[in-house]
Amino acid sequence: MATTHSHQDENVLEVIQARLESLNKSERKVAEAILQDPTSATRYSIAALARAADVSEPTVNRFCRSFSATGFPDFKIRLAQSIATGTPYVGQNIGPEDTVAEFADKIVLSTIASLDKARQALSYKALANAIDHLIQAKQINFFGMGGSAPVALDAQHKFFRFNIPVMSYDDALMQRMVAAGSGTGDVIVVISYTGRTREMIDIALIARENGATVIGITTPDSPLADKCTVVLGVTAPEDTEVYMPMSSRIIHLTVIDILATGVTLKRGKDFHHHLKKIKDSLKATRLRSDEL
Amino acid sequence: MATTHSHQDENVLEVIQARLESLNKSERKVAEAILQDPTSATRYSIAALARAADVSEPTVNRFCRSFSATGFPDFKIRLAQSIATGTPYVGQNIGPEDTVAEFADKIVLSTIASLDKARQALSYKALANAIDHLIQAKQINFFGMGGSAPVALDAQHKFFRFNIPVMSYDDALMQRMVAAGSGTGDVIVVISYTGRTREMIDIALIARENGATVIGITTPDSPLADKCTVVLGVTAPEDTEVYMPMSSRIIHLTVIDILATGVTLKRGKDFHHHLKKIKDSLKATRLRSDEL
DNA sequence: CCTCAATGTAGTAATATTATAAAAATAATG
DNA sequence: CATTATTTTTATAATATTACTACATTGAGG
Repeated sequence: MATTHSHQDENVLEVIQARLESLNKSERKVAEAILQDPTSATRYSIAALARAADVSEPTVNRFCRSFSATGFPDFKIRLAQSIATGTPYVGQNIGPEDTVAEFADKIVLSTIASLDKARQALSYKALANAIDHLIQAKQINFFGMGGSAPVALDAQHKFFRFNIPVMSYDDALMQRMVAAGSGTGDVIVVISYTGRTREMIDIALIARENGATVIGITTPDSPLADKCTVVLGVTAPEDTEVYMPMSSRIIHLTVIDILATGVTLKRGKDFHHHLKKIKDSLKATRLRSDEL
Repeated sequence: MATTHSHQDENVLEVIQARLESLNKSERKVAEAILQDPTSATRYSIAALARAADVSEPTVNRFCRSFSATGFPDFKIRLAQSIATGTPYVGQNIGPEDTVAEFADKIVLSTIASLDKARQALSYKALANAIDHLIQAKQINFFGMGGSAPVALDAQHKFFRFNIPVMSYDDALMQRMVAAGSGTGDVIVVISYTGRTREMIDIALIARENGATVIGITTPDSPLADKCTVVLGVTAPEDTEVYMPMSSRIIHLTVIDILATGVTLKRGKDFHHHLKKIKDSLKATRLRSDEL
C-alpha cells in the first residue's frame, strides 16, 4: 500500500458539473438526474437511472464511459467516493443564524478540510530534512509568538521526551537572546502563521548568522521562510471570514506531531525504553478506577 | 442542506475491523481480503473477491448482508464511501519501516479520523450550555496541565479578544489558588485528556464549592467529568500505540474554537467592532510585501 | 451418532454490455 | 431553398456478466 490516495482524488461530481455544458441532450439529462440526487444515484441500477433520466440504458453506459469509467458499476463507485469526500459545508460560511449544531459541524469540517489540504501540500523531503536536523541537535528551541505560542509550548512538551535540552519561548526578547547565544548544532524551530512578523524574521536571521539550524513552520515563500534552513510550508487557508477559526494552529500542531514521530522512529529501539519510562512516571499522578 | 451527513456516517472499514474477532472462519477470510486492500476490493466482482478470499460466492454475499447491506453491490458502495471518507490507514499502525511520506500521511489521516469521530460524539446541547455560561462570565480561567497546558494557553489567546478577564494556568498550585478564590459568576474551564488527574479533580471540586461554574473538556464519565457543571465529552482515541500522536489535543483545540465562535456569534453585532480593532492592531507588527 | 451451524454447488434472476438498427442532426449538393 | 448524403446520436434487442436463492453437503459440538 505504498501510495494509497493517488490519482483517484478528483471529484466526479465536480467533473460532471464542469462538463455539463459540453454534453449533448441525452447525456445532459443523465448528468442532471445524477446531480439532482447523487446519493440515491449510487443506489440505482442502470435501468433505474435510465428511467429517472428518461433515456435508454446504453446512453447511461456511454455517459459513464465518457467519464473514463470502465462501465456503470465502476462509475457508481467513483460517485460514491465523491459524495463521501465532498465536505458538505466547505465554502459555506458561518453566520449568526446558525444553530450550535450547524456551526460546530462547520468548524470541525472546515478544520478537517484544511488538514487534508495541508497533507497534500506538505513536502516529505522537507520533513525528512527537518527530522534529520532535529535528531542531530545538541539543543532545540521552539519560538512562537501570539497565536503560535501554544504551538511552541506543545512542541516543547512533545520533545521533552527525548533527552535533549528543549525549550520554548513566546517572548521576542528572550527569543532574541537565545538566538544570539546559539551556535552550530543548535536547532531553532520558528513557528509563524503569516511568516511576516518582523521580530521573528530578525531573530531567524541572527540564529542563522550564528550557525544554528533554523526550521520554519510557516507560509512558504514568505520573508521568514527565506531565512530558514528548512521550510515546512503550510499554505494557510484564507483568514478573511470573521467567524472562521484559525485552522493553521491545528496544522502546525500536526506538523509537530510528524516531526516528533519522525524523531522517535529514527532514534530506534533503545530509545523506546526511555520513552516508556516517562509514560509510566505519569501514571502515578492519575486516579485508578478502583480508587474513586 | 440542514443535516447532510446523517446516519450513513459509520465507516464500514472500521466496523469490519471491530467485528473481525467475532467472525467465523470463512467470513474472516473475506474480511481480511478486504482489509488487506480495500481500494481494489471496491473494484472486484463478487466472484473475484470470493476467489481472493478463497471462499464461495454466497459466503461473500452473506458477509455483506451481515454488515446490513442489501447485497454485494450495496456493500461495495459503502466500502467505497468509507475509503473516501478518509481513513485508508485505519488500524494500520505506524512502524519503524515507514517512510516519511507514509507516516506523515498516517498521522494526518488519523488526526482527521479522530476529529470526525469527535464531531459525531459531541453533544450540541452541552456546547450550547457551555457557551451560555461563558457569555455571562465575569471572569474566565482555563486550567490545563502537562499536555493540556498549550490548549489552555490557546484558549486564553482566543478569549482574550472578548473584553472579559481571561487567564490560563498550567500550574496546580496556581490553579488551586484561583479555584479557592473563585465565586459565582466565574467560569473555570478544566481541560484534561484522561479526566483522572488527581489535582485537577480536587481543584474542580473546590471551584464548584465556591459557586463557580466548571466546564470540563475531558473524557465523559470520568471522575473529573463528574465534578463539572457542564461536560464537553471528548471520547479519546486509544493511546496504546507507541508512535501514535495524541490527537486529543487537536480535538480539544477544536472544541475551544467552537466555544469561542459560539460566544462571538451570540454576542452579536456591536461586538464585532471590538474584535476588528484587535485584528487591526496586530497588522502594525507585520511586514508588508513592499517593505522587504 | 445426531443436531445444528457453517459453507459450498448449481441453478435462476438481475443487471450490465455489445452489436446493430433507427432516428435525428448536420453538411453538402443541385 | 429543398433534398439527399453523411455523421452523430439514441434506442432496441440479444448476449454476457454478475449477483442471488434454494438446496445439498460438510463439519463442529453435544
